[in-house]
Amino acid sequence: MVEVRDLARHTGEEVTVGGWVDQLRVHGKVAFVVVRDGTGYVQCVAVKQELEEETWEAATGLTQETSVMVRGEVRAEPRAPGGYELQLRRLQVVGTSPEYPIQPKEHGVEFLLDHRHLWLRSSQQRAGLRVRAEVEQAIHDFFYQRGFVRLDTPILTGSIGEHAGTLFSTDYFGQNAYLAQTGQLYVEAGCPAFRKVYCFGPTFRAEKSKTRRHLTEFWMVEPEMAFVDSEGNMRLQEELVTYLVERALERCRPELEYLGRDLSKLEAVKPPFPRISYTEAIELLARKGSETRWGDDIGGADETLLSEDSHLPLFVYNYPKKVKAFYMKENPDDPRTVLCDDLLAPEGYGEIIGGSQREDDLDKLLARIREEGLPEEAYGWYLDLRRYGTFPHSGFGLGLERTVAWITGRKHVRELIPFPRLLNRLYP
RNA sequence: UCCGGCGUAGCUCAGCUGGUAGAGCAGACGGCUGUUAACCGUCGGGUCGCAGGUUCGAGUCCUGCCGCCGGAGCCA
Repeated sequence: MVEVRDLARHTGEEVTVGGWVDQLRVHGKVAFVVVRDGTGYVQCVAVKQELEEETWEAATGLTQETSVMVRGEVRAEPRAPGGYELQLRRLQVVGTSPEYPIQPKEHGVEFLLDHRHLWLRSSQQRAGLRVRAEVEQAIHDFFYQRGFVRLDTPILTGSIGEHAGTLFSTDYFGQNAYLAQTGQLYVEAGCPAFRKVYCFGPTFRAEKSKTRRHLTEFWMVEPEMAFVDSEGNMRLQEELVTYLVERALERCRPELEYLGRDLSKLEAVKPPFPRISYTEAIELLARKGSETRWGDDIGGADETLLSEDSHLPLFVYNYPKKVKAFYMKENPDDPRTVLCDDLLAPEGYGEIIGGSQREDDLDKLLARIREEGLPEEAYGWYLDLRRYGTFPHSGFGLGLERTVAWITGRKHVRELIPFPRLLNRLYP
């Protein structure tokens, strides 16, 4: 059996292809069966007078998504999509498919999500998920090339995280356990062992958000580096995002073109990315007519206002302490703020990275935990990292689905994860 | 939780100031030797989201509920 992507190399040979019927067009005494095998599409031509009656009947009775093994000669044919076609000799139906629900036409979102297990087979979904897989591989390659050690962090955790109100809880042999919102606190523990580490896996947020940028389960890559400050942190973010875009352009160009992505906007993504401080951002927003004042968090509409002037991602750094997480390091030049950054994707895709230098002073960290009313006992081991050889360190989290939504130009993050978990959706 | 929008055939939708249900696609059958979401013909297919109310009469108007979508808050 051969794969459709290799058909050109088998021109003139008789081969077998296994796949699923994408489309059937019958014209009396000739029929066209388009088969998808997961690597591509091939048009099979069935001519009545060349086939046994049984084969002709089977071919013209095929329905959408029937699985088949087709055998025939590979021919170069300019009229065929892809330039090659199969002159059908033999056909074996492997599994029938009566009344396949998804048609080659527009469908509503709810219907498609109800049929996500089948929707995966369609071309746009295949293209988007292929880009996701490439970006995931690129993430591992990027960190591996730079000497980072991958440190897998737990998904089941005690009550530790950023915001207790948005944790999913479950029973753990009589104790409360929570699904991890972040692996960050754990990768911090990995730094003294390996200096530069990262984790990459699913994270869970029980936020009741119903927007195109939110999932309750999403994938995040979180590097953490010892002896790196906020400035070095932003430089690595810039390099990573640039690399991910380059890899997608290099290895997923057909997919991006199929999705109608404006590639010139991606090709323009080169460092350095523009940077403004939170305070400058507030001033700029005021000039653009926003009501947001110093001390407020920057919302979605404001992010779009800030990023509209450039096709490059934009860093906004050093936010007020009170709108950011407890573990971020106080800015020595302005103690009202912390050494952190958000990276806003262009074209309204919003925040794709949140990063910071971490508070390495035990007393300051303890004070922040108490200020926020967090359960001090749960952070005992985390505080140990400041008791035993504390060190300056920084890291960030990049949201995979938001990043891939931006790179592919898809509107909603739910299409860039195979089985999205949304506010009201746990199936399929 | 709040604000806005939408629920009619398997799917996508039309259905006017209330008068008793329609199209395309999908399915079944027939026709056609080069189609590209082929085309042409025939047929089957409905608790108009649910429950009340107004009315001689409700898919259409009113109330409540349910579901979905987008946004806010929160975040990646």
